Amino acid sequence: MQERQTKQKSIIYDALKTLDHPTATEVYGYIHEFYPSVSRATVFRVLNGFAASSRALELKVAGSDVRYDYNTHPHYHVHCRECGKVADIQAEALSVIEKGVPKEVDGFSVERFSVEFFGICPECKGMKA
Amino acid sequence: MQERQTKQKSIIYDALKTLDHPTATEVYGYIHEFYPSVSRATVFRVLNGFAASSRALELKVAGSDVRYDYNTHPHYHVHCRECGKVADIQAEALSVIEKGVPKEVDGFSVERFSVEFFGICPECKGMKA
DNA sequence: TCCTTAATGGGATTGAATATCATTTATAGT
DNA sequence: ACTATAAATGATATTCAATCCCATTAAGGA
Repeated sequence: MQERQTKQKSIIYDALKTLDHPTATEVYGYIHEFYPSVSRATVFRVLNGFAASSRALELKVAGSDVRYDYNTHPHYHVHCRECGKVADIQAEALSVIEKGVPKEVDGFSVERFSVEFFGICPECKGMKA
Repeated sequence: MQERQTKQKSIIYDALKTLDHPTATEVYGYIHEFYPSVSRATVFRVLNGFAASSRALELKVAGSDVRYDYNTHPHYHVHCRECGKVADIQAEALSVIEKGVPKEVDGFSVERFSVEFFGICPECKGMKA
């Protein structure tokens, strides 16, 4: 038998669409209000599963916890260096990069790359005052 | 008074040069053999400090723990998707990217970007057999 | 050598993420 | 519909990197 559709999965997927690049903990906090019976473990498991099956992207960066993005279309992200918040960013396709990269390095097989942008978000910018 | 030079710092820096893109825990494990009195907290603190003062790079990625690189010259990395190991990679300067990227997005100020490569290392490739 | 204070040791603590496992429940087959 | 099977869940315990706390140590300027 293959993967099953469960209420929890759709609850979590809805939360993922509602929230803005949330962490697993943020998703849990959000749905816990409405569905207290959904366990933390399930949230982590399901989000992991979404990422594994490409139903969501896993954004793993610097200091901040892993974040999830239901938008699996190719796009880029800016990460706030203060609070870890993430926003989408429009940039030209970066296929340019592939050209300069060897397929094999020191025995390593290079399969893919990722580009992440960093900066500071409006809220944290305000904090500085 | 400014920063002080301590024995711990030079021990940790030496370990950093000896080991290959180690995590803080790997550094601790390594020096603990020879200098059991150096505490875990110090290793984390000092490596953090190195990164903050640009004496080392902090490599933060996917699943794997934060790794440190004493080589602060501009270069890129391949991360093994299985074990998290890191190797240096030579690629052309990617200044190309900057052109396509806005300085301001949704109130975010974009300050910098990073490019990371992923693949599989020789050891993990062997495992598959 | 003395003083100031940055830095350390080490034990306690945090918190995301994972493991375990008995129980629940989605779904394929009848 | 009904049942059997195993995927998925809930609850709790556990792991482990990373941080915190604070009394003690020691770097380095005077």
